[in-house]
Amino acid sequence: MIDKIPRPVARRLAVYYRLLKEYSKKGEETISSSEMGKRLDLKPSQIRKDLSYFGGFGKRGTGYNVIDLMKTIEKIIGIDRTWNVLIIGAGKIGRALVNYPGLLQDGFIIKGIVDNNEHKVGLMIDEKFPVEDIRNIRQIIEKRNIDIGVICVPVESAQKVANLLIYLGIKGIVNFAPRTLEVPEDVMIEDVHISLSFKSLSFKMVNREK
Amino acid sequence: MIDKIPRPVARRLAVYYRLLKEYSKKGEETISSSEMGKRLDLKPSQIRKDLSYFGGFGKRGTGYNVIDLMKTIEKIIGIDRTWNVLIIGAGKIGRALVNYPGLLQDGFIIKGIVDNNEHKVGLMIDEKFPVEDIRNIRQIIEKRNIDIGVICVPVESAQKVANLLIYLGIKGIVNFAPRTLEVPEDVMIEDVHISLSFKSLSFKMVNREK
DNA sequence: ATCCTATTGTGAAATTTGACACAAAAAGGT
DNA sequence: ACCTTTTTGTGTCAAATTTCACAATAGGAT
Repeated sequence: MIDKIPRPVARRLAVYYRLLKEYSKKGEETISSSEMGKRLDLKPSQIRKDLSYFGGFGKRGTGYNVIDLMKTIEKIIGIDRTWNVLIIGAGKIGRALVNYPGLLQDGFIIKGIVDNNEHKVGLMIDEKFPVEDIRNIRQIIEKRNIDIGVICVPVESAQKVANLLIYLGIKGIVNFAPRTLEVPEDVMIEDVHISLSFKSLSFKMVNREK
Repeated sequence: MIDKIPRPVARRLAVYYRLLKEYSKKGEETISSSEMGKRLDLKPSQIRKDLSYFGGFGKRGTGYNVIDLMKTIEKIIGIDRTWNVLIIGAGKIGRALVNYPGLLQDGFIIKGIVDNNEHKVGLMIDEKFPVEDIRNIRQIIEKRNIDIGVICVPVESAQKVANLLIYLGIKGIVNFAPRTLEVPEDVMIEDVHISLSFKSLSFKMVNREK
């Protein structure tokens, strides 16, 4: 596609998408960069520039067509398809992610949740989703065509689980464990570090800068 | 304190802290910027520069004293104290955050969890933590000296809850709802957007760039 | 048909952030 | 006491990112 999309642009695209979804639900047909900017606390010029990386789909004088822009961004960020997701670790976070509303809507289908704790295996989540044995992970990944693994295990075993996923051919990982994981070049990883966000907030509060 | 700390530096500090904690547990006395860099996939020069914003606490030829550096970063990011936290919304995520291990360790003390759903009020979490009625939020915030509110409500009511928290004098918010919230200048907010991370991963996988 | 207003798309400037390179200093060996 | 090795701290340069500014153009009004 395009040569090189700046990293921050990629993340903002997802933010734009979310806003567009809201506007499309409200039945709005078009939206301008200045309106988006106001809602997202971003400069309109930045939004226009971001979008221009992928071509010009705005209309001068009018703005952007909400539905069209949504569809375009869907393609760009790859959610015009579905992704099969396996959760590893049936602790609180892992269990909270099963049936997490946003995910399914964006095409992330939770195909299973596994754990190594025999007391947890067999447990039903939301009375319909069983925790499976991690020892069957190979078959689960193969049979259900898992694309993305979500690491929700304690920090001590996070790297081990990552290695296992990589060994089994998984190319995308979302990591909820609070440490940096080492993965090969061709494996994409995204961190959701909850306690980091709290610390970041604490920093802001102590240093009073927005 | 210091004039202006680059935004990315602030976030990396929390990452350094996490690594230092690991090393201190292992009993390591010192750590060098190159060692940190290797573990965190960052250039050593960046780490040194980041730390130099706050003064030079390394020792040439030796590196940094793990404990000293930890204590220093604790002060900088403001976790050399405790923060009282109230969770709003007793859905899955909210309940998962109660007793989330990392938080207490870093000085974030969950002082309560409230909800507006009468079926949830009174429910015990982990057999010891009651869900309280959001109608009592004012008294809870005042009596328990709440510093930070965590928004775990559905996206539709997120802004409303934010407004309520702001009205009651809360200056720090962690937002788990998938939308950008508007807050006044002096209120600090940090977003944990789980589905954004999945989308960001999807983008990386489709565009194969690390 | 022309003017006016709104709003995009984008080259160029400005700003921010990251990398480099090297002098300075600490520690240990000879 | 001096040399060698290691590693920090930082001034300077490079790259990435954001903001600016304005020409281009669509649509509606007169």
